[in-house]
Amino acid sequence: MADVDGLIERHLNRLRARHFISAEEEAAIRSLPDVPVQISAGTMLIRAGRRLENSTLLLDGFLSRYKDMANGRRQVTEVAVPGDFADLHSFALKRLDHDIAAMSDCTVATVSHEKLEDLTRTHPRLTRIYWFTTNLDAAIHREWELSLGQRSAEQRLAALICELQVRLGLIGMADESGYTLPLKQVHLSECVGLTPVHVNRMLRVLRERGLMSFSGARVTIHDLPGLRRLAEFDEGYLYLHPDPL
Amino acid sequence: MADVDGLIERHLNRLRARHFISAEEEAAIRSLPDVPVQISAGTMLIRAGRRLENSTLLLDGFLSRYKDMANGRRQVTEVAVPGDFADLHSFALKRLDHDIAAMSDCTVATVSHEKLEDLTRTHPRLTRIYWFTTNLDAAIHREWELSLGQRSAEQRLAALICELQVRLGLIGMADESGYTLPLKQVHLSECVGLTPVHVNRMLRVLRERGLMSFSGARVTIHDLPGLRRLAEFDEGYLYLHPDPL
DNA sequence: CGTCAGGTTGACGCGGGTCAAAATGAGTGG
DNA sequence: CCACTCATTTTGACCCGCGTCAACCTGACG
Repeated sequence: MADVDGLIERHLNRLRARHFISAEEEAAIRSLPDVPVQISAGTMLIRAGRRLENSTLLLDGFLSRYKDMANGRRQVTEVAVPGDFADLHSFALKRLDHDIAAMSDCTVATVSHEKLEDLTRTHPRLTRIYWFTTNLDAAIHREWELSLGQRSAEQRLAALICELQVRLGLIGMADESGYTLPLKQVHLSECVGLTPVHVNRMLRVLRERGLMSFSGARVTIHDLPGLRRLAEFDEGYLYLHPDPL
Repeated sequence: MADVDGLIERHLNRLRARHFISAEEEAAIRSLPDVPVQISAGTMLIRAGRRLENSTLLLDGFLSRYKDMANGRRQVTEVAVPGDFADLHSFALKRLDHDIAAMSDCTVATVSHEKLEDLTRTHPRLTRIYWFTTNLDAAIHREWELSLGQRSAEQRLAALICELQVRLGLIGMADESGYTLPLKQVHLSECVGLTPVHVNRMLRVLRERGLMSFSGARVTIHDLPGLRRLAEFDEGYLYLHPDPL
């Protein structure tokens, strides 16, 4: 699974879920990433504040963007799924305000800012598409703010599971019945702003309600409409049917 | 105060806090906004899901981006201060995933996406600067996720007050001793994910600790270092010393 | 002087945190 | 095949921060 040519398909699928990509544009995109690298779960990939010359494309596995508090508690601000850029925003920001780490074993490929710079010159339309992409990250952040500020514990978990179901579905890694999610309950707790203990309790509630279960790196969805209703999940924020640029 | 030429200075100041802007670029920016319009507190400016042909520049007053839950509770995802674009991200997204409303009386000016489109063609550097600007919104979202997920009630309030102090300082509307903030306690509560009642209690605590007070649309900061320490406020996420593009 | 929005305070309840122990289960070595 | 280890999950008992509900206060305005 260390083949860029194959795995970059996921990035293209993710883009194509929202934009038309021509053959010529596809070729330009395919030429961006460097050789893929394997990193193991727990590896810290990017540290806040360091000057960056590259962005990182996630080909396989799950990454988290997170911030830590002094008391050691961690808040994940977004999960990157295969096909996502881990830090496309570093192209404009140059330094990040957060760390990035691997939540599972991952395959990543580097894309130099220099190549992205060239792309903005040669492909203004792709530039807009990548601008859109960082705006989509912001939209996901906003939905998580809603979760963290207003949703109950079980709603937060349900919303997270629903979001990942949609995002993984775009790259063929999920369907209505569930998906593989190689994370621990601690990782979920860091996403939803709860303790691992309480996440465990809420997972039991969701299971007992016949909505979903999570065990052995597998999310099994028993009642997707019910799960979405509970979470008040509205996929609009994922911009699946955007307007042409 | 309905003079665009004067008030757009705030937008330029905000940009100049982070980027060099040449005289020629300044002229291009000054030509963007349409005639300013006054709107009164509470007005809903933009509704989620509608197709947008313009972005809105906030010249005076405070706007909120927010999402509502079924139970009527509202989460503000970001506060726009004078000089900010309310919805620059609508340029790429075309529709928004959230509403925007005036938290106070405001002066706004429209910037058509068509003009922005032209700007991206004629001024690639400004394009990158505005891309940066939407990424900065995302950075603020991330910090709010940290607040909502991990900070205590008083820390959340302290962090919000600290953030606005910095952002308003950039346009000369705040100093170390405080600033004018024409909001109600309800607005604060919608930002920090708490009830108005609890915000009131926490404001009392902050006052009794000699850190800050908020009364009559005025934030008075008695101990800025103390307030920042309490909030674990690190202004890095506001990118005040960015690297040249 | 009446009204009304917004601010303030108190009593009480609950959701989620904390702490600690126990269960599970995937290695790993004997 | 069993014993041991260690990470992870699970459960229980208890506590506390914040929500809820309701009353009351304050000041602006007519």
